[in-house]
Amino acid sequence: MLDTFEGYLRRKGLRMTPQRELIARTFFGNKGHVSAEEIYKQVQKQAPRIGFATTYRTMKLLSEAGVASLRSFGDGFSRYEPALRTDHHDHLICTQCGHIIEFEDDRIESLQKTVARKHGFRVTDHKLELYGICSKCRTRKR
Amino acid sequence: MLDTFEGYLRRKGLRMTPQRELIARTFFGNKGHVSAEEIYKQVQKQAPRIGFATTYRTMKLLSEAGVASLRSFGDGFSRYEPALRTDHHDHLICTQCGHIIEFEDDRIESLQKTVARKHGFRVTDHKLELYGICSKCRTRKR
DNA sequence: CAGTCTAATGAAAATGATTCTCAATGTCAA
DNA sequence: TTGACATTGAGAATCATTTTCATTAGACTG
Ligand SMILES: [Mn+2]
Ligand SMILES: [Mn+2]
Ligand SMILES: [Zn+2]
Ligand SMILES: [Zn+2]
Repeated sequence: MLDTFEGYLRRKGLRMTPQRELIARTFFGNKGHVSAEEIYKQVQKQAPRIGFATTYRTMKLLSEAGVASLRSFGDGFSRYEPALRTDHHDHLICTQCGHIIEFEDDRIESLQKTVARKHGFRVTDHKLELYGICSKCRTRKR
Repeated sequence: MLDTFEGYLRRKGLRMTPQRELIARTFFGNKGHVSAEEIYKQVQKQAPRIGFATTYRTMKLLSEAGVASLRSFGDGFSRYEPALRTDHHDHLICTQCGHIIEFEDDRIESLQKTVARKHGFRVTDHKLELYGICSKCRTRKR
């Protein structure tokens, strides 16, 4: 993962700096769906000198390198999750507690392609988000 | 549609003002997927005194009243479309020309419910967007 | 009709996430 | 060593949207 990032940087004539490495390591230490600001705060604890501009820049680099996937849920933040390269998944989001469940459904995926083809589209990407209340929040309620 | 809006306002102890009526009429005169700024510009031509704050405020009211649906596609704008109340649909978006096709697929919808149930979720809302290249843009390319 | 109360308006300032600018610093190759 | 760039961090800038606030308009009361 880090190697992939380093390879991308080299290929682009960019350098793997201490700042970039720490930001990348911090990012990979998270489960996913992290905002640049969250990464920034975590990084701050280990290296208070690192600025948020560098954090934002590095998150973008990670995304360009293909090791981070950019997600935009409804809140005003851009979020990133480690891209395991092979796995695609969609999200079930609890609007009460924010808990996110990842899922993948091949039948939905293939129906999407069917629908797109029917309209003459070649799909390059898609976003499927289901919003609702998770079981935990529902039992807590009643 | 306008009546529904007026009813909502009355119920909330708010008034139907000339500004609100013009903004609402302008909004309903569009096909959909309009940003507040676009509405503002159209309204400007008929009533240059109306400010954008009022436009933004009214769009939010229309949304709260249930006659406008708020959509957030990837561009930095909040977009609204008339809510015909009965119709749900998803979107196919051309990343080249911005053309949007609306579609509905019952099989996808029901599979979504199945997936959610499997994870103990009660779904209240969902967002499905397919991004790709429309046929027109594809033929233009090669 | 006044008079009063409150919602509504519009101009301008504020917000907040993200990006940009720029001067200072680091790295590497010749 | 010396350029030539890439990198950094601080702060300014951006940009859609929201908030503030002084002023106006409407509805209601008497
Ligand atoms: Mn995920
Ligand atoms: Mn639509
Ligand atoms: Zn929950
Ligand atoms: Zn197109």
